[in-house]
Amino acid sequence: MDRRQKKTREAIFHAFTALLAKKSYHQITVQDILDRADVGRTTFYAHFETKDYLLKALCEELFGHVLGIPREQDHYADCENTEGVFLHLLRHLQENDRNILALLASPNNEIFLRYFKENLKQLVTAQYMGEDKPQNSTLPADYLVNHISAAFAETVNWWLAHGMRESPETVNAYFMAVTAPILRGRE
Amino acid sequence: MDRRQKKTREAIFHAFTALLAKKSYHQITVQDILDRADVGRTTFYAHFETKDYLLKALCEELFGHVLGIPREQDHYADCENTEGVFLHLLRHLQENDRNILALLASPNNEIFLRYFKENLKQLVTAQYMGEDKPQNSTLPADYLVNHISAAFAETVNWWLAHGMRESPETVNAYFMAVTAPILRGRE
DNA sequence: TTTGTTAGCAAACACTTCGTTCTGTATCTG
DNA sequence: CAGATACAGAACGAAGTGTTTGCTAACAAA
Repeated sequence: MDRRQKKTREAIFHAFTALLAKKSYHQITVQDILDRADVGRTTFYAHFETKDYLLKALCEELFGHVLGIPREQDHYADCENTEGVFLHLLRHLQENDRNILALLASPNNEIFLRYFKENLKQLVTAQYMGEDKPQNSTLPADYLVNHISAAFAETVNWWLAHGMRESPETVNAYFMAVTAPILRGRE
Repeated sequence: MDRRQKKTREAIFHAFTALLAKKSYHQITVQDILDRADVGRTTFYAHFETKDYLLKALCEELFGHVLGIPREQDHYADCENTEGVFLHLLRHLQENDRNILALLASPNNEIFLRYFKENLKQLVTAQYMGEDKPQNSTLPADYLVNHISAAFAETVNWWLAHGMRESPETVNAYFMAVTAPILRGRE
């Protein structure tokens, strides 16, 4: 890819992320982004159709990366059998991997929590809904997946809103306390 | 209150709700509302400072009403000891009390789910966090309140997204299946 | 190095939406 | 009835959006 393209694309992402840390998404104007990224108006619209598509592209890049981690290489072997995938995710978040925290902790963060939750669903499905796992008879599978994903997203949200005072291990323990009883006998 | 004021206020609320059923909040323009409510521009801004304040006013009126129900009269006595407050809420929702469904099922409904969840927190706190209830030592109270409220809001969201095919009793059973184990020994 | 291609910039554009201001009219209250 | 208040209609400037035009600089390949 052309060096120039890559450079401006990252400049826009960077500026957008920085702005999101202090303004809510709908308060940010295209002009704000242009000024901050030091990029021409034409250039912006050559890269992204609208501001909404920029948001989408950013979310896919960030959440796709962070939630893709557990699927890579032998992470599975390390995590699933020891502390679990969720603790692994919490640790990555604490390291502020890819500045994802700025988004999830931004004002009016519902948009990002939604993306986060939707991406989590895939992970939860793979984790708990495999064909080898015993199926719970009383609850519909999609209800369960939705509940677990939402619960984790809310857990992260709660953690951030509190200034992340607790350790990833503690937060993971909280999350397990409210979800493990439901899944008991399933893995 | 002046008859005229009340009339236009309700006309605006009605038009706004109707529009929200088919467009997302940010797609709706003030002009849309004016046309639908058949109200002058000046009048609108005499009632509501901005579109955001209109949203806030609507949410407070709706959620304040629906979530206020269990607190009224002797609803408490009926519910708490038999099927629970949540089943009561689900039944009210099924009756589409005050057109609240149109909002919670609207496209990009995160805004309303957020209001819903925040209002639920008060209810959950009153329900499970009373001084007479035994305190769970392992989990922070605010984490628990947040989790239960979010879980119920997500349950309703899941129910709506599925076209409300299940009965309120069934949905309540699902919700209890994922929350009761956590609260066991607390009431 | 040269050459054709592509990315980028600045300025101006038409268009939409917003929130305000003005003037005149209808409706309420006392 | 008389004074106050709510409303309508039209017009306004300000702000934001997404596009177009003409030009420059950087790139990749021969």
